Amino acid sequence: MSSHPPTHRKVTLNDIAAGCALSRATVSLVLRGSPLVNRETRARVERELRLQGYVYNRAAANLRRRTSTSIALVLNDLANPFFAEFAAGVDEALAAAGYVTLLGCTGESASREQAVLSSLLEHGPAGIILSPAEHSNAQDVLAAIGPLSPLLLFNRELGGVAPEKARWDQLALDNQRGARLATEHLIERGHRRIAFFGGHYDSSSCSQRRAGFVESMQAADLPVEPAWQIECAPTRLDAAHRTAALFGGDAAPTAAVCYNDAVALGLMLGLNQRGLRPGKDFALTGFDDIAEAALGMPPLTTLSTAPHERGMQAAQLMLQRLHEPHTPNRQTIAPVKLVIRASSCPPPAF
Amino acid sequence: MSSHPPTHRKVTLNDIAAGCALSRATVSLVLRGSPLVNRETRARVERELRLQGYVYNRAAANLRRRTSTSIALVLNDLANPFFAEFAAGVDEALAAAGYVTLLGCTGESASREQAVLSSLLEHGPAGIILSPAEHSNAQDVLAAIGPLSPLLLFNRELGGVAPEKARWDQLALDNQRGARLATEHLIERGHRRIAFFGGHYDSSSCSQRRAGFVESMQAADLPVEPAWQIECAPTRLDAAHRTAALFGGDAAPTAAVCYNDAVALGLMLGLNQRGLRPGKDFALTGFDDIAEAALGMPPLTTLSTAPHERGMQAAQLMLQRLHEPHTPNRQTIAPVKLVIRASSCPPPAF
DNA sequence: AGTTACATTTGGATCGTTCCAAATCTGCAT
DNA sequence: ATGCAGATTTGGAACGATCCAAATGTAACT
Repeated sequence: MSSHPPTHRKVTLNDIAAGCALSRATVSLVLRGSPLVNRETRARVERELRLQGYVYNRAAANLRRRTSTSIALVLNDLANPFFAEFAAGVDEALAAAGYVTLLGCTGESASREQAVLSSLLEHGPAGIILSPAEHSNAQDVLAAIGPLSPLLLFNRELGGVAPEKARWDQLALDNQRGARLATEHLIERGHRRIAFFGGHYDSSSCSQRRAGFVESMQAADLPVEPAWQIECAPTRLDAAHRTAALFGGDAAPTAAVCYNDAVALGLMLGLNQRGLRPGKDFALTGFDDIAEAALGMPPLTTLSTAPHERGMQAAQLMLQRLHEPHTPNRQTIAPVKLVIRASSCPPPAF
Repeated sequence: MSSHPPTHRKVTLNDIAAGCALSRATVSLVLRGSPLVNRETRARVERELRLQGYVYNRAAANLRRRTSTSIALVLNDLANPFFAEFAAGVDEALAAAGYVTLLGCTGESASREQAVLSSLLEHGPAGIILSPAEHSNAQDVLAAIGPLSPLLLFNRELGGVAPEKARWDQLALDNQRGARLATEHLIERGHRRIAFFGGHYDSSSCSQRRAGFVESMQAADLPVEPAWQIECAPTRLDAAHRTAALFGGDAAPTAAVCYNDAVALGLMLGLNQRGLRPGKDFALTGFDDIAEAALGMPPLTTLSTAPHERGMQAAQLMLQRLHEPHTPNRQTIAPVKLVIRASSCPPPAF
């Protein structure tokens, strides 16, 4: 009775149909759980499916139905724990909704971003979640993805297009407010000479954070020293190297608002090398609350962004967009939370 | 002349063919760069492709050709920087070969692993790269993926099947040799009382590392104290909590070979809390060489595994397997390199 | 002009699924 | 018997590409 799978070929609906003496159409109905099909027939088919080890060919189904069950996730830097956790969150939420994640990494290169996008597009994702590479611009991205696929931008802006003309959704962190919280916290601790340390000038997240910093300083009638706004790559290593720049002039700052945690940890290292004890002689704050922030020495005061939850949120936003393709574009700003730890001490002379 | 794309529907080969007064078949030849087609015709078609904004439908092509251009990457923990960098390496190498990465995260849950695998399989990947969840077993995995898809196991073994019956390739780190290198290094520095700290007993990578440790200790006629083999979860936090276990008896160890960097960094934290200075009063080594190892205080002596390169290697192995489906299974062991930094000091009394 | 060789193009079947309208089978009231 | 409604099942045409054998066009050689 049992029709063994004799060949090494993939088993298809036809094989199942033949095995049950039924038509393809009926078997297809069973697969989709249609109430039309008779109880006994369904049982018979399900048995046969198991027996032959059938696996559904979603590509074929999607072709016929003109649908898609995948979503492209394109990231500028997966090695960064922040994005890795974000990706895990995206994948978790997408999987729960029956979608599959098409991964693409751009390594901060706009040209690779182009290549990655067009390669992924050929696989027909239902939508695209993109954290743009550093110098990627809107026109190229839009040209690459065409007018059809919904796009959700995460974390960074995409230059070159007026916001009201943008045909994408956006999920951003509340960078400005976060930097304000950190700055106000340091001011409250008694600091008056505060630097803003790290990040690239032209990055949107960096300029937003700097704006928040400036805002709080001015609100407190404190001077914003241009010499204490230090640019560096958002990595530990570069931050450590640039530490000296803070201590060039006569008066040095007693605290720094750092662009992100990586930079803050690098700055700690640089301070140690100069004989300054972070959290005792010098106060600093980070941004992101990556895993090692809590375990640093001293533990780092920072802004929690909950990257895993951001990922799930991004996935949800995309799923909503797929559900309602014609609602106007949405700009979502995710709140951040100040987490106070030992690195934000009062100034030494205080 | 120029036939605008009037509708919002996806443009297909037929649209292009119609636009050039040619047949589908010819256009298809152009797409695949066939030398059969006339220069002028090709130019005409390419113009039309650009004009109408055609994007290739790889799913349809793959259906007909019975091929696949995607590879599933299933990871137990993407939030772990080691795996994140690995994933970035896999994606980079796959993209270079024209493949696309289907991502799946299992979060160390065997049941989610099952679900993820079967969901990904429906998208018909050409192969699967899997870093198994902790208690995943071979039978379930094989049942989920069927007899067709090539499987490459990374980093962990899959219990429940004799190695010679395994129908998968494998890429593993040289855990045993790595632990030997670390242990010998500490012995050479003058340590005699050395602990093995962290990891789960039933994890294959942990038992391999412990075996290397024991081997070196015995080769040097040093005692392997059962009380100094401490089990803990491979996280900083749990490692910090378990620190006390090292100092229970009369004599305490002067050094520890740690399961991995996360554990070593946690142990440093625990030592500090007990007033011991790691790298001065107590020596330790890690495993993985994650980014923060070099920047710890003190910098951590560890074994470099180059996760990004492992990822590229895994991708290459998979591509080779696809190219030669019938060669016997391959077991690849990736070398690790001892990176000596300040954490592996001589014993204090030495 | 007729044959051959070569370069180029093409119709129609096919991959594995879903859709749709129509076919078949029941039971039951007429 | 006949008709009819409801429940089940089904053939054949899609979806967007590729494959193959055959058709067509062109030039060259007897």
